[in-house]
Amino acid sequence: MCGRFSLKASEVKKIAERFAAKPGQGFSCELKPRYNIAPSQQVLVVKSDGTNRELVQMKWGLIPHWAKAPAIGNRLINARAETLNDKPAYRDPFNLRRCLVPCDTFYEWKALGSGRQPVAFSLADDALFALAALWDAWINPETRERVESVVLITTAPNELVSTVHNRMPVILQPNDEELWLTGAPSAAANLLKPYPGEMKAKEVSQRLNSAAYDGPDLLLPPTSDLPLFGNTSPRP
DNA sequence: CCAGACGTTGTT
DNA sequence: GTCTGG
DNA sequence: CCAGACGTTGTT
DNA sequence: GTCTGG
Repeated sequence: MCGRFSLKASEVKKIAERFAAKPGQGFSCELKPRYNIAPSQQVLVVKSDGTNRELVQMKWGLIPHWAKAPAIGNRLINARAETLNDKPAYRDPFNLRRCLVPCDTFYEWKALGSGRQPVAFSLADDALFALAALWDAWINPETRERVESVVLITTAPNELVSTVHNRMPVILQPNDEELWLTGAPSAAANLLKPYPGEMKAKEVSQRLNSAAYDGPDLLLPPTSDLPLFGNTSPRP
Protein backbone atom coordinates (compact mmCIF):
# COMPACT_ATOMS: atom_id res chain seq x y z
CA MET A 1 0.00 0.00 0.00
CA CYS A 2 1.03 3.57 -0.12
CA GLY A 3 -0.68 5.90 2.29
CA ARG A 4 1.92 8.66 2.65
CA PHE A 5 4.76 10.07 0.57
CA SER A 6 6.97 13.10 0.28
CA LEU A 7 7.90 15.65 -2.36
CA LYS A 8 10.74 17.69 -0.95
CA ALA A 9 11.60 19.31 -4.28
CA SER A 10 10.25 22.83 -4.09
CA GLU A 11 11.12 24.48 -7.40
CA VAL A 12 8.21 24.09 -9.77
CA LYS A 13 10.48 24.78 -12.71
CA LYS A 14 12.73 21.85 -11.87
CA ILE A 15 9.85 19.44 -11.34
CA ALA A 16 8.23 20.61 -14.57
CA GLU A 17 11.50 20.14 -16.45
CA ARG A 18 12.09 16.68 -15.04
CA PHE A 19 8.66 15.58 -16.35
CA ALA A 20 8.64 17.75 -19.48
CA ALA A 21 5.36 19.27 -18.33
CA LYS A 22 4.01 22.79 -18.47
CA PRO A 23 2.78 24.12 -15.12
CA GLY A 24 -0.95 24.73 -15.17
CA GLN A 25 -2.68 27.80 -13.85
CA GLY A 26 -2.18 28.93 -10.30
CA PHE A 27 1.36 27.72 -9.64
CA SER A 28 3.87 29.84 -7.81
CA CYS A 29 7.55 29.29 -8.50
CA GLU A 30 8.27 27.79 -5.11
CA LEU A 31 6.33 25.04 -3.41
CA LYS A 32 6.56 24.21 0.25
CA PRO A 33 8.77 21.12 0.65
CA ARG A 34 6.41 18.33 1.66
CA TYR A 35 7.54 15.55 3.98
CA ASN A 36 4.16 14.09 4.87
CA ILE A 37 1.61 14.11 2.06
CA ALA A 38 -1.54 12.31 3.18
CA PRO A 39 -4.74 11.15 1.48
CA SER A 40 -7.36 13.88 0.94
CA GLN A 41 -4.65 16.48 0.40
CA GLN A 42 -3.75 18.17 -2.87
CA VAL A 43 -0.90 16.46 -4.74
CA LEU A 44 1.07 17.35 -7.86
CA VAL A 45 0.08 15.39 -10.95
CA VAL A 46 1.47 15.19 -14.49
CA LYS A 47 -1.21 14.46 -17.06
CA SER A 48 -1.08 14.34 -20.85
CA ASP A 49 -3.58 15.11 -23.59
CA GLY A 50 -1.66 12.81 -25.89
CA THR A 51 0.71 15.52 -27.05
CA ASN A 52 1.37 17.97 -24.24
CA ARG A 53 2.00 17.30 -20.59
CA GLU A 54 0.61 19.53 -17.89
CA LEU A 55 1.53 19.82 -14.20
CA VAL A 56 -1.56 20.28 -12.05
CA GLN A 57 -2.81 19.65 -8.54
CA MET A 58 -5.48 17.15 -7.59
CA LYS A 59 -7.02 15.74 -4.47
CA TRP A 60 -5.61 12.37 -3.41
CA GLY A 61 -8.52 9.93 -3.20
CA LEU A 62 -10.41 9.14 -6.41
CA ILE A 63 -13.91 10.55 -6.78
CA PRO A 64 -15.39 8.78 -9.82
CA HIS A 65 -17.35 10.99 -12.21
CA TRP A 66 -20.55 9.14 -11.30
CA ALA A 67 -20.16 9.55 -7.54
CA LYS A 68 -23.13 11.07 -5.75
CA ALA A 69 -20.98 12.32 -2.89
CA PRO A 70 -17.25 12.98 -2.64
CA ALA A 71 -16.78 10.91 0.51
CA ILE A 72 -16.06 7.82 -1.58
CA GLY A 73 -12.67 9.40 -2.31
CA ASN A 74 -11.61 8.86 1.28
CA ARG A 75 -11.43 5.17 0.54
CA LEU A 76 -10.12 5.09 -3.05
CA ILE A 77 -6.54 6.09 -2.32
CA ASN A 78 -4.86 2.97 -3.76
CA ALA A 79 -5.85 0.77 -6.70
CA ARG A 80 -4.58 -2.78 -6.99
CA ALA A 81 -2.75 -3.24 -10.31
CA GLU A 82 -3.96 -6.83 -10.54
CA THR A 83 -7.65 -5.91 -10.68
CA LEU A 84 -7.77 -2.49 -12.36
CA ASN A 85 -9.96 -3.76 -15.16
CA ASP A 86 -12.48 -5.44 -12.87
CA LYS A 87 -13.31 -2.37 -10.81
CA PRO A 88 -15.97 0.04 -12.04
CA ALA A 89 -14.23 2.90 -10.29
CA TYR A 90 -10.95 2.32 -12.13
CA ARG A 91 -11.77 0.86 -15.54
CA ASP A 92 -12.41 4.15 -17.36
CA PRO A 93 -9.60 6.03 -15.63
CA PHE A 94 -7.19 3.23 -16.53
CA ASN A 95 -8.21 3.32 -20.19
CA LEU A 96 -8.44 7.08 -20.55
CA ARG A 97 -6.88 9.01 -17.68
CA ARG A 98 -3.51 7.67 -16.59
CA CYS A 99 -1.13 10.11 -14.93
CA LEU A 100 2.13 10.49 -13.00
CA VAL A 101 2.57 11.63 -9.42
CA PRO A 102 6.03 13.10 -8.72
CA CYS A 103 7.50 11.70 -5.51
CA ASP A 104 10.84 11.30 -3.78
CA THR A 105 9.98 9.09 -0.80
CA PHE A 106 7.09 6.84 0.04
CA TYR A 107 6.33 5.41 3.46
CA GLU A 108 5.16 1.98 4.56
CA TRP A 109 4.39 0.85 8.09
CA LYS A 110 6.06 -2.24 9.47
CA ALA A 111 3.98 -4.32 11.86
CA LEU A 112 5.71 -4.74 15.22
CA GLY A 113 4.74 -6.81 18.25
CA SER A 114 3.03 -3.70 19.46
CA GLY A 115 2.32 -0.78 17.20
CA ARG A 116 3.67 -0.03 13.76
CA GLN A 117 6.95 1.53 12.69
CA PRO A 118 7.01 3.83 9.64
CA VAL A 119 9.76 3.21 7.10
CA ALA A 120 10.81 5.64 4.35
CA PHE A 121 11.73 4.28 0.91
CA SER A 122 13.60 6.23 -1.73
CA LEU A 123 15.76 5.53 -4.75
CA ALA A 124 19.43 4.80 -4.09
CA ASP A 125 20.42 8.09 -5.73
CA ASP A 126 17.58 10.07 -4.08
CA ALA A 127 16.19 10.91 -7.52
CA LEU A 128 12.71 12.23 -8.08
CA PHE A 129 10.48 9.52 -9.55
CA ALA A 130 6.99 8.99 -10.91
CA LEU A 131 4.28 6.96 -9.24
CA ALA A 132 1.78 5.39 -11.62
CA ALA A 133 -1.66 6.86 -10.99
CA LEU A 134 -5.16 7.39 -12.43
CA TRP A 135 -7.35 10.45 -12.28
CA ASP A 136 -10.97 11.40 -12.75
CA ALA A 137 -13.07 14.55 -12.60
CA TRP A 138 -16.24 14.98 -10.56
CA ILE A 139 -18.73 17.82 -10.63
CA ASN A 140 -20.20 18.77 -7.30
CA PRO A 141 -23.94 18.73 -8.06
CA GLU A 142 -24.63 21.45 -5.51
CA THR A 143 -21.93 23.97 -6.36
CA ARG A 144 -21.12 22.88 -9.96
CA GLU A 145 -17.49 22.95 -8.82
CA ARG A 146 -15.19 20.59 -10.73
CA VAL A 147 -12.96 18.39 -8.56
CA GLU A 148 -10.09 16.44 -10.05
CA SER A 149 -8.78 13.55 -7.98
CA VAL A 150 -6.14 10.84 -8.20
CA VAL A 151 -5.48 7.28 -7.02
CA LEU A 152 -2.08 5.57 -6.71
CA ILE A 153 -1.57 2.08 -8.11
CA THR A 154 -0.07 -0.64 -5.93
CA THR A 155 1.59 -3.93 -6.78
CA ALA A 156 3.59 -6.68 -5.10
CA PRO A 157 6.67 -5.44 -3.23
CA ASN A 158 10.22 -5.75 -4.51
CA GLU A 159 12.77 -7.51 -2.32
CA LEU A 160 13.62 -4.50 -0.17
CA VAL A 161 10.03 -3.37 0.43
CA SER A 162 8.91 -6.93 1.14
CA THR A 163 10.90 -6.78 4.40
CA VAL A 164 8.38 -4.20 5.61
CA HIS A 165 5.10 -4.71 3.80
CA ASN A 166 3.29 -6.86 1.24
CA ARG A 167 2.43 -4.06 -1.20
CA MET A 168 4.23 -1.12 -2.77
CA PRO A 169 3.27 1.70 -5.12
CA VAL A 170 4.14 1.27 -8.79
CA ILE A 171 7.26 3.31 -9.59
CA LEU A 172 7.73 3.95 -13.30
CA GLN A 173 11.17 4.04 -14.83
CA PRO A 174 11.75 7.33 -16.66
CA ASN A 175 11.81 5.62 -20.05
CA ASP A 176 8.36 4.16 -19.39
CA GLU A 177 6.62 7.36 -18.31
CA GLU A 178 5.46 8.34 -21.80
CA LEU A 179 4.10 4.88 -22.48
CA TRP A 180 2.17 4.99 -19.24
CA LEU A 181 0.65 8.34 -20.15
CA THR A 182 -0.16 7.80 -23.82
CA GLY A 183 0.29 4.13 -24.74
CA ALA A 184 -2.39 1.55 -25.35
CA PRO A 185 -3.92 0.22 -22.12
CA SER A 186 -2.53 -3.26 -22.80
CA ALA A 187 0.98 -1.86 -23.10
CA ALA A 188 0.54 0.38 -20.08
CA ALA A 189 -0.57 -2.61 -18.03
CA ASN A 190 2.80 -4.27 -18.62
CA LEU A 191 4.48 -1.51 -16.63
CA LEU A 192 2.66 -2.36 -13.40
CA LYS A 193 5.45 -4.33 -11.79
CA PRO A 194 7.54 -4.10 -8.63
CA TYR A 195 10.34 -1.57 -9.08
CA PRO A 196 13.50 -3.49 -10.07
CA GLY A 197 16.09 -0.75 -9.39
CA GLU A 198 18.20 0.07 -6.37
CA MET A 199 16.33 1.51 -3.43
CA LYS A 200 17.09 2.32 0.18
CA ALA A 201 15.02 2.19 3.35
CA LYS A 202 15.20 3.80 6.76
CA GLU A 203 13.02 3.85 9.84
CA VAL A 204 11.67 7.30 10.61
CA SER A 205 9.96 9.21 13.36
CA GLN A 206 6.45 8.29 14.45
CA ARG A 207 5.67 11.98 14.19
CA LEU A 208 4.87 10.94 10.62
CA ASN A 209 1.73 9.25 11.92
CA SER A 210 -0.05 12.54 12.41
CA ALA A 211 -1.12 13.80 9.00
CA ALA A 212 -1.23 17.29 10.45
CA TYR A 213 2.52 17.24 11.05
CA ASP A 214 4.85 18.09 8.18
CA GLY A 215 8.48 18.88 8.91
CA PRO A 216 11.98 17.64 8.04
CA ASP A 217 12.44 16.04 11.45
CA LEU A 218 10.00 13.33 10.36
CA LEU A 219 12.97 11.77 8.64
CA LEU A 220 14.97 11.42 11.87
CA PRO A 221 15.29 7.92 13.32
CA PRO A 222 12.49 6.78 15.66
CA THR A 223 14.85 6.85 18.65
CA SER A 224 14.64 10.63 18.48
CA ASP A 225 10.95 10.48 19.32
CA LEU A 226 9.58 11.90 22.52
CA PRO A 227 7.46 9.46 24.51
CA LEU A 228 4.45 11.59 23.71
CA PHE A 229 4.50 10.48 20.10
CA GLY A 230 3.56 7.12 18.70
CA ASN A 231 1.67 4.29 20.30
CA THR A 232 4.42 1.90 21.33
CA SER A 233 4.49 2.75 25.02
CA PRO A 234 1.55 1.34 26.94
CA ARG A 235 -0.16 3.65 29.34
CA PRO A 236 0.64 2.97 33.01
C1' DC B 1 -36.34 -5.94 -14.01
C1' DC B 2 -34.54 -2.75 -9.86
C1' DA B 3 -31.35 -1.81 -5.93
C1' DG B 4 -27.05 -1.16 -4.49
C1' DA B 5 -22.25 -1.07 -4.87
C1' DC B 6 -18.43 0.94 -6.76
C1' DG B 7 -11.99 0.10 -2.38
C1' DT B 8 -7.66 -1.34 0.28
C1' DT B 9 -5.28 -2.62 4.17
C1' DG B 10 -4.33 -4.72 8.43
C1' DT B 11 -6.46 -6.34 12.75
C1' DT B 12 -7.08 -4.14 18.99
C1' DG C 1 -16.20 -1.81 14.55
C1' DT C 2 -16.43 1.59 10.98
C1' DC C 3 -16.35 5.88 9.03
C1' DT C 4 -14.49 10.69 8.18
C1' DG C 5 -10.84 14.01 7.89
C1' DG C 6 -6.07 15.23 7.24
C1' DC D 1 -1.67 5.70 5.87
C1' DC D 2 -3.12 7.26 10.99
C1' DA D 3 -6.05 9.91 14.32
C1' DG D 4 -10.24 10.76 16.02
C1' DA D 5 -15.15 10.59 16.18
C1' DC D 6 -18.78 7.85 16.97
C1' DG D 7 -25.96 12.42 17.09
C1' DT D 8 -31.00 13.45 16.35
C1' DT D 9 -35.15 15.17 14.08
C1' DG D 10 -38.23 15.63 10.19
C1' DT D 11 -38.05 16.75 5.41
C1' DT D 12 -38.18 16.12 -0.52
C1' DG E 1 -21.69 5.15 -15.66
C1' DT E 2 -21.73 0.17 -15.28
C1' DC E 3 -21.70 -4.04 -13.01
C1' DT E 4 -23.38 -7.52 -9.57
C1' DG E 5 -26.82 -9.59 -6.83
C1' DG E 6 -31.52 -10.57 -5.84
